[in-house]
Amino acid sequence: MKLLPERTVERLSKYRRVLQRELDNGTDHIYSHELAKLLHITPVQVRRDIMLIGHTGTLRKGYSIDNLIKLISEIIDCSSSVQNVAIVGIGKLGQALLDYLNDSNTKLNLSAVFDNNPDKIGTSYSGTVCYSIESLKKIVEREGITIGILTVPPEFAKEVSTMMKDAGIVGIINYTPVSLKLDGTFLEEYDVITTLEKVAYFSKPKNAKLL
Amino acid sequence: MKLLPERTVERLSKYRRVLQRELDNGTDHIYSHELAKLLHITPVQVRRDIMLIGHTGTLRKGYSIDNLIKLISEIIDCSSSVQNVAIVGIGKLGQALLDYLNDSNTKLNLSAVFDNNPDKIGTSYSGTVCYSIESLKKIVEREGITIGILTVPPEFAKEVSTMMKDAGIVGIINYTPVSLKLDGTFLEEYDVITTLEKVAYFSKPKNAKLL
DNA sequence: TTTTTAATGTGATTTTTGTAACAGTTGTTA
DNA sequence: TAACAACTGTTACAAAAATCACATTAAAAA
Repeated sequence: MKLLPERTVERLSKYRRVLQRELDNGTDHIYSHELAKLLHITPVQVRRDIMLIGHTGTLRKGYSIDNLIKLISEIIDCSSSVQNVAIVGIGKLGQALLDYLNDSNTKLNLSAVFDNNPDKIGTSYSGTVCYSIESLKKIVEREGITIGILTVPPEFAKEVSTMMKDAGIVGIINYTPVSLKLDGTFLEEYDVITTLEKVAYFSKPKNAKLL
Repeated sequence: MKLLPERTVERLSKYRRVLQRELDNGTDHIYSHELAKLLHITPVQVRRDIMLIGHTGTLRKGYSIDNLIKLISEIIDCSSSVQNVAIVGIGKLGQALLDYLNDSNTKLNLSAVFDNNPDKIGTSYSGTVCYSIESLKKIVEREGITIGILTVPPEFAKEVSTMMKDAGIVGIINYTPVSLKLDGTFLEEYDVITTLEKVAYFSKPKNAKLL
């Protein structure tokens, strides 16, 4: 299958979650306009996304929820090979994200957390043991970790991100305010302050986007 | 001035931060390619953003850092009227974001945090006192809060977001996994799991974006 | 002084993303 | 059975964002 657009992949993740809830409620089919309503987007966008992943619905019946979930899971998690995740830097944000992961029913598996604080190393965080950053490469290789969540203090961001790459991690979410660049890895940056300042800008009456 | 593109506003926030660091280091002018390098983007993009905000550099000298910071601040924070921020739901994520805010030198002012846990109400979190969600409207009006960070458990997301809007908040960052829709407010959604699953997708060898 | 170099500013183009329009089809109703 | 309504799938279009290409100009070098 052709590479999917980023926004489509993001929506697939959300589709799956609400679809799972529908399935748990006993629904077995859903119309594009129903799914759209749950995510506050347009039915066309839903149909297009579903088209892109090669699923096809039944006219007048909608989409089979079960099949859709299976297909999305195949695409995102690639059920054949589980992807393992590590959180690097288990401060407040790291711990918060850890809980988000544990509460979600994502198929991604959190395998380890890392920190350089001796008090933290060896401790268990929501059931996952914390290792020293020194042992990053060893554990990443042993556990087959491919994805890393970077939540260290900014001054360590660059160094640690390089260590993560060298350890074999291929996808990194960078929550530090430091802009990074790592060839050969998929790097997603999320900047808390930037987001807040953007909202501040667009919240001002003169910048409000009218609908 | 014309309404700025979202991505430009995001970059302005980042420009300001790195520019402030340069200024603190004693630099007074900067070239587009230098600024670009700090953020790992292209010089053209920097120049276009700067053009959009109506600043003009000096040929062969670059941009005046001081002027640029002042202009960006005028645009984002609108120095005439300080914007006040509240965090609604002071669990782990709320506390983590609170620390991010306190560590940053954003001009936005965190005025209050809210929760419905009696043990938390009245307590101070990193210097900011926690109020009951019951008193949201009262405090928002008293403090002139316009921006809210929503970090409550998912089951309360919809209800609390409506309360925030009714209280007069015009910009909301929704960190819950629940998709919201609020007319008349600028709503920015951030879904932790979606981000992670997106990274998982693009980290798989067959989906890697080659450069 | 003339040439070259290095930078800004911006129209034109491309890429990505979202939306509109509608053809096709299946079930329902008259 | 004929007309209609409802829903999918897709092509064509529009909007947003990024990039390219290059005109312009100030300083440096020859």
